[in-house]
Amino acid sequence: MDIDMIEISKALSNETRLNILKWLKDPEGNFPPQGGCLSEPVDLKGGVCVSSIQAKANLSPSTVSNYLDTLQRAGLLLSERHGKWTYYRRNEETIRRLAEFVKEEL
Amino acid sequence: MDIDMIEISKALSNETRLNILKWLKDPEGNFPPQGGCLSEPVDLKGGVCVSSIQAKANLSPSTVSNYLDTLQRAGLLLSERHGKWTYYRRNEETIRRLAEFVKEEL
DNA sequence: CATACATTTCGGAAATTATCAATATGTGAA
DNA sequence: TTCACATATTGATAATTTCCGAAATGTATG
Repeated sequence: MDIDMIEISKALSNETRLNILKWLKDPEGNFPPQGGCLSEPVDLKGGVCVSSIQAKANLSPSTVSNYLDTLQRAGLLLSERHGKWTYYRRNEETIRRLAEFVKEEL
Repeated sequence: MDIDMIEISKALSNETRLNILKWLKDPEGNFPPQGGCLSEPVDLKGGVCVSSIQAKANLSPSTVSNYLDTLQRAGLLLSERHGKWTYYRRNEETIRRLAEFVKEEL
């Protein structure tokens, strides 16, 4: 699948969405420990649940959920559901390809 | 001056503006020869006048002028006026820094 | 099953963007 | 100075985006 530069640009043209991406570069540094309430231990791969992101972003849950969806549809985030929680993490592959695209083709 | 990721993303989140940037990578290949009507020869550094871009974009002059201004305010284009014409060209410095930013800091 | 909680989706008001036509401004030529 | 032309600005309307609260949907637990 090729990167969609317009969708990506739209996703990045909002301060909070940009911040979410940056925060997720260092989940341990930016968010409380994740997955503590899960019944069995799972490798979350740096994923952070919506409520933790929402608390940090200081916006309504629906807005944050919507932002995360925007970032995911642009290919910049991946999500995985475990129990009641959805854990979002960066999609480094897309970000790498974005950097490549800007450098070589923009 | 640092790059403004939000302004840049907004500027890039439009197909025509994205195309203008790409077209200007190869001005000779994408536009008619420039500067032919100027009284004295000038080094246009690959710059292309608004009407040539407008003809290729197939949008109204005011829209294209506005797009070019948007791209310039984001730092992605440079302009130089010669006589009646304004020649726009890419600002490779910003584009390089954008690629760098995406790779290292996004 | 009933409840509680995490998240998503929906519906809408306010803000922003897209796009044009009309007008204004700058510039060289007659 | 007057004209024609290249570009920029303005004003308007349509489309999109932002962001919320309300409602809906999953999911574990009592």
